[in-house]
Order: sequence, then C-alpha cells, then structure tokens
Amino acid sequence: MQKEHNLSKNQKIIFDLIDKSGEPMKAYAILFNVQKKGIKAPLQVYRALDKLVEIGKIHKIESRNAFIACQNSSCQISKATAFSICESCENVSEISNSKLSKYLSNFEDDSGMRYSKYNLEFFGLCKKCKSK
Amino acid sequence: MQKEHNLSKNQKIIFDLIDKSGEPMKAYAILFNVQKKGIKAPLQVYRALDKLVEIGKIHKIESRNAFIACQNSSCQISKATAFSICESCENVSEISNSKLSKYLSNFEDDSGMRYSKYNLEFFGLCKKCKSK
DNA sequence: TTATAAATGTTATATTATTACATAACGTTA
DNA sequence: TAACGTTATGTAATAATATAACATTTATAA
Repeated sequence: MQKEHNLSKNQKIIFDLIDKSGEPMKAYAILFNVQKKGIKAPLQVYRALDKLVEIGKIHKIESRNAFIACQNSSCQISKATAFSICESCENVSEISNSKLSKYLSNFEDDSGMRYSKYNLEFFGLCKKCKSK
Repeated sequence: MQKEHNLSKNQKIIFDLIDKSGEPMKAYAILFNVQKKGIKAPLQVYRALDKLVEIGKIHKIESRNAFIACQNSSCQISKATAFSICESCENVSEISNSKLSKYLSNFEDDSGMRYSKYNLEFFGLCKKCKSK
C-alpha cells in the first residue's frame, strides 16, 4: 500500500488538475490552468511537480517533458515505471504488467550494478491510429 | 550491419566530439566546444544531433537531456535502447544485453499495441560510488 | 512552545529547443 | 551537364523548459 500523503494546497491543486485531465500535461500548460487559483509562477508549479513525482502521485514522461497521474494507485511503483506512447496521437498510458516489472526490477547486467529504479518508454501506434 | 552513412561536415564535427568524449554531452556544451570550428548557433547543433539520432550514431539520454555515442556499433539497435545511469557520478553506459532486448522487443501489453521502439533507463549507484 | 522542516511567494535568470527565412551543396537522372 | 529535388547550412529571433536566490509563512513534532 502507498503511504497516504497529505498534499499541500498547491500540490493538491496541481495534482487534481493532472489527474482530471487523464493525460500528460506540460508544466507551462499546468501553470496556465492554475493561474486563476493563485499559482502565478513557474517555480510554484515545478516545486509541486517535484514533490508529486517524489511521492509517486505523478510520473514524468521524459521523452515528452510532461507529467501524468499515476494509474497504479495501489502499488509502490514510482521507482519502476513503464509507459506506452502513441507517436501519432501522443496518447500515453502507464503499463502495469507484473511480469515486466518483475523482470526489470531483477535485471542485472554484466557490470554487476544493481538498479534501484528504472523508466521505460515504449513507442508505437495505438489501435486507433494504426487503423487510419 | 548498420548502413554506412556519409556524415556531413557539421554532423561529423559533432559526432566526433561526442564520440571522443565517451560520455553524455549536452547540446550547449557541444556548441561551446565546436564554436572554434565555425558552428556558431544552437540550431546547427540541434540539426546535426537530430540527424545523428535518426541514423543511430548517437542516442539521447532523455532523463538528462544529453547525447551519447552509440556503443553498439555493429547492430541495428537505435530503436531499442537501454542505459545504465549512476545517480551519483552520472556515469552512463549503454546496456547491450540480447535477452533484455529480445524480451522488450517482443513485449506486448493488454492493449494489443505493438511497439516499434523503446527506451529504457536504469538508475542506481555504480560500483565506485557504492563503495564510497 | 520552540525549533525544525516543509511549503509558499516573488523576481530574475539559466537552460534547452524551435520557427522562420535565405542560401548553398549534393545526388540523381534526363 | 543542366535541371531538379533533397539535404545541409547560416543567421537572427524567440519559444519552451527549468532553476537560483532570497524572504516569508505554515505545518510538524520534540
């Protein structure tokens, strides 16, 4: 189970926005959306984003510089993330596949280095876009 | 085997720099380094980087906004990349593991979406940093 | 309660990346 | 080799993403 975090005011505003949108949001799009709620500066957004990423409520889609709400609410998966990204419509969804996460969490390479964290991004065309 | 690409002047200058450095380089660090060779503007750098990424001579480390020369010279792996990143010293190396790449290249999730490309970044502490 | 950490507010600035437009070099093939 | 399309280059301006520095306030917990 995930620890219950009491989000601060800004964190809550920003998390709710991202969560409701259901898709990746960019920092300045977030900023634009929350200005009416009194969050005026980029730094306020980035600080909340940093914290939300840290506690696993959202993830950063690195290849897109965007942030999406965690879709695996019940598991401690913020250090082991995998996403499916459609290169046409830019739809992103979090992959929740226990075989995959087990495989990657236990992965060791020749260096003997053990990994505490990973991020995987898959790219392709989603069903809709493929059939166009 | 990888197709032999004839790099243009700027592409060659920039590839050689990244390749010799042996570690990830950021675009503006590259720019600074090649100014004496007549490459003066960010766009010149980004254009060369785009092309080099496209043909698989370099890869972008998304979580670091940096570019590293491909270390798997003999294989067509630019659409299936995996990296090991030390969070302390920021050392990055490309993982070349056929089991891993086979596993990921064949991965399918519930959506039935088939992936043409992936990028995986592992994080942890390298041996040196772990023993400090 | 008091002190410590976490969050906020604000301004300025750093870093990363692209748009727009003009020109030049290269490769093909007629 | 001339004409064409494609790829690469040059240059200026600007957009988009992210952080530094500093002052203040709020929450947590000893």
